[in-house]
This record gives sequence, C-alpha cells and structure tokens, in this order.
Amino acid sequence: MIDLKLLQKDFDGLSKKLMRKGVSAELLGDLKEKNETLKVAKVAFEELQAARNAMSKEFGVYKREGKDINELKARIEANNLKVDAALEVQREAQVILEALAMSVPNMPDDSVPDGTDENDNIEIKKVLTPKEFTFKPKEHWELAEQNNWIDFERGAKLSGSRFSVSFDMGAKLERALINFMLNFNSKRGYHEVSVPHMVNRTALEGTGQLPKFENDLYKIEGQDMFLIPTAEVPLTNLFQGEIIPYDKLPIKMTGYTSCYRKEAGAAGRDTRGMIRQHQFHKVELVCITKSETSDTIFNEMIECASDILTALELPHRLMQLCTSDLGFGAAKTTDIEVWLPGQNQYREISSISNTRDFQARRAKIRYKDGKKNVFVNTLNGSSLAVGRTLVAIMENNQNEDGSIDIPEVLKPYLDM
RNA sequence: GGAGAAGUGGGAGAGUGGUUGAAUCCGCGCCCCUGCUAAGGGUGUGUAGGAGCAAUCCUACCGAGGGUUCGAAUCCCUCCUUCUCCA
Repeated sequence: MIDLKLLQKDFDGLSKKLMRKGVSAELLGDLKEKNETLKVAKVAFEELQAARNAMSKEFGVYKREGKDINELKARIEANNLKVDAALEVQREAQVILEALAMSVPNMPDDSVPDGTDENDNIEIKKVLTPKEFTFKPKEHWELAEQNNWIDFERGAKLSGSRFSVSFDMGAKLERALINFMLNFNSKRGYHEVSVPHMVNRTALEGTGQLPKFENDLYKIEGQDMFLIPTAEVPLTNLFQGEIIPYDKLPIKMTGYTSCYRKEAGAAGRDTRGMIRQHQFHKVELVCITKSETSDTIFNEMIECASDILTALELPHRLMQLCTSDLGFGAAKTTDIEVWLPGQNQYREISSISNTRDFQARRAKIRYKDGKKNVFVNTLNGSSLAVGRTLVAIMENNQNEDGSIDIPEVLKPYLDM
C-alpha cells in the first residue's frame, strides 16, 4: 500500500511517480480527496466520542452521589445520536479510502526506465553464450513427448488444458531440480521453509494479489481460502502483523511450492508445452530487510538465481523491467531470461522484485529501530521456476537424435 | 463429529459493569546508593491515529466481529485459535 502520509505531505512527488506506472490523475485526486474526507470525519467522530466518554464518567459520579440523572441522561442520549451518525460517516469514508488505496500500485524507483511494453526493458547483461546447433533444434514439447518425459494429453484428460503429467526422467528431473535449487539457495544463506499451499484473504491482501487480482486465483469453494499463486505469499506473510527485533534482520528464506494460477489474462499465449501452466513448481526466495540493506540483498538474490542457471550451464540474460512491465507491488524488478534454442528466443525464468515497504505496509510487518517501529522492506524472486528450467535443459541439451544430456550438477540427484 | 476449558501489555498473571490502558511479579531502560562472592532504593517501560512549538491532551485497541448499556477487558451472540476428554 502506498504511504497515505506521503499523499498529504508530497502529493505532487507521489503523483509524478505513480503516473509513471499508469495511475491516472483522476484516481490520485480522488485518493487525496477521500483521505481528507476521512480525516475530517474522524476528527468529528472523536470529538463527539470524547464528549460521550466525559458525560458517561459524570453519570457514574452522579449515581454514586445520588444526584438526579435524568437531565444528564437526556443530554447523553442526544449526543449518542450524533455519535452514531458520525461513526457511520467515518466508516463509510474509511471503506471508500481503503478500497481505493489498496488498488493503487507501488511507486517505481527512480532508476526504473519508462516504457510502454516489454520491448522497453533494458538488458543488463548476458551470461554464457548460446551454443551453435548443427541441426534445427526442436521445441521442448516435441522433445518431451519423444522421450516420454511429459504427457500433455493425459494432463488435459485429468485436469484440462495447461496441465501436464511427467514420467520417468521427466518426473525425476523435476524433483532433482527442486532439490538442487533448494540446496543451492541454502548454501547462500537462505533458510529453507515449507509452507501451506492454501492461504486466507488477509495473506493475499498483504502481498498485493488481492483485492485487484482475484480473477487470477483459484478459490476454495465455500471458504475464504485460495491456492497460492507463488510461495512469495505464505513466505512474506509469515511475519504479517509482527514487529521483528532489529537483530533478526535480514531474514532470508527459500521455499519450494507448487504455484496455482488461472492465467486469466493469457488466453491463447503459450498454450502448447509447459511454459505457462495452471500448476507449476517453483523455488522461491523471500527476504525481509531494513531499507538500508534492501538493494544489496536484491542484487544478491539476482546473483543467486543467475548462478543456478550458470551451474546448469544455461545461457541467460538479465533484464531490468521498465515501468509498464513492473508488477503491482514492485518498486523495481529484474527478470532473468533463459535462452531457448527451440523457440530461438530468451524467455523469462525468474523475476526478482524489491517491493520496498509496499507489502510491509499492507501486511504490517515492522521492525524495532530503537524506540520506533519501522516498516521493513520485502523482496521476492524465483530461484527458479522449475518447469521452465526443465524446458531450458531440454532445448539447450538436445542432440540431433532427440536425446537430452543431463547437466553434470544434477547427476548426483539422479543417482547417476 | 461430540463435551468442556481457555485466549489480557515483552513474559508470567490479576481483574465480572464506571476513577482500569489495565494491579502485581519478572524482564528491560535510566538514575541513586553501596563496595567485594552483590544486593538495595528510585523511576520509567505497548501500538496506531489526531491536536499542539512544547509540556501535554483527545480517540481507538484486553483473540476477531457484532450486540446490550448512559458507560464493557468485564454481560450476550457469531467466528477464529489453543488445550483437555470422548467418538
């Protein structure tokens, strides 16, 4: 959530930043106005409430002293009508402002380039050079079916489109990758955490998926519970509502979960293969830090994810996302794109974001700095998306006959 | 699934309708005293929002949300969580 105090103090500065992310001037004006309305309503209510409290106290004194209370009671009752009305006004203003504020995205960092789509993202660097093939490299679904690693038809039979079933080496590789990634992250100092795959509404509001993106989430029928779209949600919300002691920071976590997404806005895109599925495995990094160290941690996370790809000998590049490609909660994001020779292009395999205090403010995650409670910075990033890593291994390590070489670092995980 | 008990400040733990934002103890901060196997005394110690240069004041919060009442941590209802016993 954006800082409503900043809205009062520096409306122009805030507006300028948010308009870079496509927030309309109307919405900003509305937000400012509704914030004022609430403030006025609050003061009005609190004054009446103070009067009520004072008179009620007096009432107690009267009773004890045996005085006549009728006149006082009449005054209190008259005031109470006003209190009720003022409370109603205040509540209404509160609901309106909250709904508005919760749907405003985070401010992009000044360092984030302006842009209208992903073509305006900026390449930071390339790591490893794609190898030259002496034959036309196949796409991963062809290889997957040829090797009997993945069965898309049976996935569809069980669950519909965008589901698949993995067999034998396909299944084993998924498991090996998950273990490899978790171990890799652990060695970098991230604590391994195993979390629920279902969370409540509050958690999703904390990280910013709700209220705006409910259409992308699978909801549990009859309950206010959702399947997580990413482990970022449970990992970050682990500390929801908490005040973390100063010396506990930074908190660095890694966790593996399946991720569940409706992909409502992606109709027709990547329908083939396992690039975009409703359920996929992902190993996630989440860090909770002070603002002073969040940039350092951010770079560490990018390095960690990139180094995993390097260890797997997969060529990739780092992309700094432009304003329009930035997610709802992100102040800045670096994507890692892996080279897919079958598709002859780089595809996103990891997205690492610094949300600054945006999520912390929503989820009320703070730390003690001396006497003051300060909002933490939260960061998240995939390290890595397992399915897409498998895709990259298939496409990059394919031989002319369709066989696939297993990366050396994974062999110990496969009893090879 | 059924029966019961409980959820209070950093921790422990009082508090069944008014002066209780909350006794007391522990912990922690500061100050003082004392001097040798060490304790004693004083004082302070929640969060959020608002008013004020400030001192300070106002509002809300005793698991969550409603209700009763002039007034609720305290009574009633619903929900959540934990524990015990039964199935």
